Amino acid sequence: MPVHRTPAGSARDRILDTAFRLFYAHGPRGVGVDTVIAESGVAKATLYKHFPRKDDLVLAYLDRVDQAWFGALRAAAREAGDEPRDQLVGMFDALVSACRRDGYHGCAFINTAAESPAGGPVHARTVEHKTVVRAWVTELARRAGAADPELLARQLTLLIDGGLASGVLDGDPAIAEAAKQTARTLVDAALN
Amino acid sequence: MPVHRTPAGSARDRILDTAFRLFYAHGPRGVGVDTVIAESGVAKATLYKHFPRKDDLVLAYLDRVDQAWFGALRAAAREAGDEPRDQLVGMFDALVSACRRDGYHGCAFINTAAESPAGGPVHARTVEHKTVVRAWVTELARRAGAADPELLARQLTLLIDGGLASGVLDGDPAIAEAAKQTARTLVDAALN
DNA sequence: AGGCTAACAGACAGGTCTGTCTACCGGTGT
DNA sequence: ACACCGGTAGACAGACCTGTCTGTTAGCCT
Repeated sequence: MPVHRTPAGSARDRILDTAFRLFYAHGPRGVGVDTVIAESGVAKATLYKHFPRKDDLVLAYLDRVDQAWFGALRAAAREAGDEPRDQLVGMFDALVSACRRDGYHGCAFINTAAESPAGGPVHARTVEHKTVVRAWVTELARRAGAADPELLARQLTLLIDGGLASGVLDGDPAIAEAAKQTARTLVDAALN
Repeated sequence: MPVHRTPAGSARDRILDTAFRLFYAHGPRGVGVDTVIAESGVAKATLYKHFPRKDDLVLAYLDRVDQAWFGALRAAAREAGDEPRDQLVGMFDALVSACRRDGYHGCAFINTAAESPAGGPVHARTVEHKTVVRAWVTELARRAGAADPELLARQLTLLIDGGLASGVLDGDPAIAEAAKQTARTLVDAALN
C-alpha cells in the first residue's frame, strides 16, 4: 500500500474526481481527455493505464454517479422516518436538494445516454441504474402496502425522471417541490 | 417561384429534413455537417448559405421539433373530446404513440440541451418550448376547473417529461401508458 | 546498490469537425 | 446578350480529439 508523492489521493482518484466534475458539467463528449489530464494534474499515460478507453472512464463516472444518486435517494428516504409510506415521499427531498445544488444539470445518466450511441455500454449501464432504483422503490411500495407496487413505483420514478430531466434547463427547486407534492398525492391515492 | 431541378423540395427543406432525421437519431453533436451534406445531396456552400453556423441548423431543427411535438399534443387532446378534463388525459396519447414510433429516442429538446453549453441559445429555445407547452396545459387545467391550474399543469408536464426522458433508453410503451394512467389519477384528484 | 513500479512530461500520428474558398453549371429576367 | 441567382463539387485551413510512444523521475523493496 504505497503512499506515493501524489498531492491528494491516488492518481486514479484524482482522474475520477476531475472527470466527475467536468463530465457532469459539460457532458462526457464535451470534455476532451486532454482537459481531464490538465485539470487533474496527471500524465496522459497514467490516465490511459487506468482507463484504456475514454469509454471506460465514462462508465466509471456513471458508476460514481449511481452510487451518489442512489445513496442520496436512500438517505433521504431514511430521514423521512420508519414508515415506508413516508419514505416514498421523503426520497423526493433528494431531488429537492439536488435542484438547489449549484451547477445542477439534471440527470447524468439521461444526459450521457442522450449523447451516446443506442445499444452501447452507456445505455446498458443507464438501464441497469434505472432498473435498480425502480426495484428499490417497488420494494418500498410493497412494504407500504400498495395494491400495485409496480405501478406506484413506476409513477414515482416517472416523477423523479421528469424532475431530473427538467433540471437540465434550470434548477428551479419549485419543480422538485411540485414533484414531492405530487408524490404525496399519488402515494395517498395508491394506499387509500 | 422557380422550380429548380432539385429532386424533391427546395434545398433548404432537404437539408432540414435530413438534419431532423439525423439529429434526432444521434444528437446534433453526433452528426457532422459533412454527413448532413452527403445524405441530403446538397453542396456544402448551399448548407452554409442557409445556415451560416451549425447552431442555426440546430435551432431550426428544434423549431421543427417544437411544431411537431406541440402539434401532436394538441391533436391528441382534441381527439379526446370536448371536455378539457378528458383532453388533459388524452394528450398523453401523443406520448404513447411517440413511444411506439420506430426510432423513438426521447425528447429532442432534453437530449439536445444535455449536450449544449448552459446559457446558450439551445437552452433558451428549450426553456421557451417547455414554457409554451406548460402554459397551454395550464389553460386547459383552468378550463377544466382545477383549483390550482398551475400546479396541475406542473404535475402533468412533469409526467410528460419523465416519460420522454425515459424514452432515451427504451421506447417501452408501458411507460407511456403508466404516465397516462397517472395523469388520470392526478386529474381526478385535482378536480374532485 | 540495484531493480521495480507508478507516475510525470510531452511529442506525435491519424482522424474528424467546422467553416471558407474557388470554380463551375443552368435556368431566368432584362 | 448577359448578368444574376441558386445550386453543385470539392479542396483546404485550422482546430480539436483520441490514443500511442519515448524518455525521465522518484519512491520502495530486497
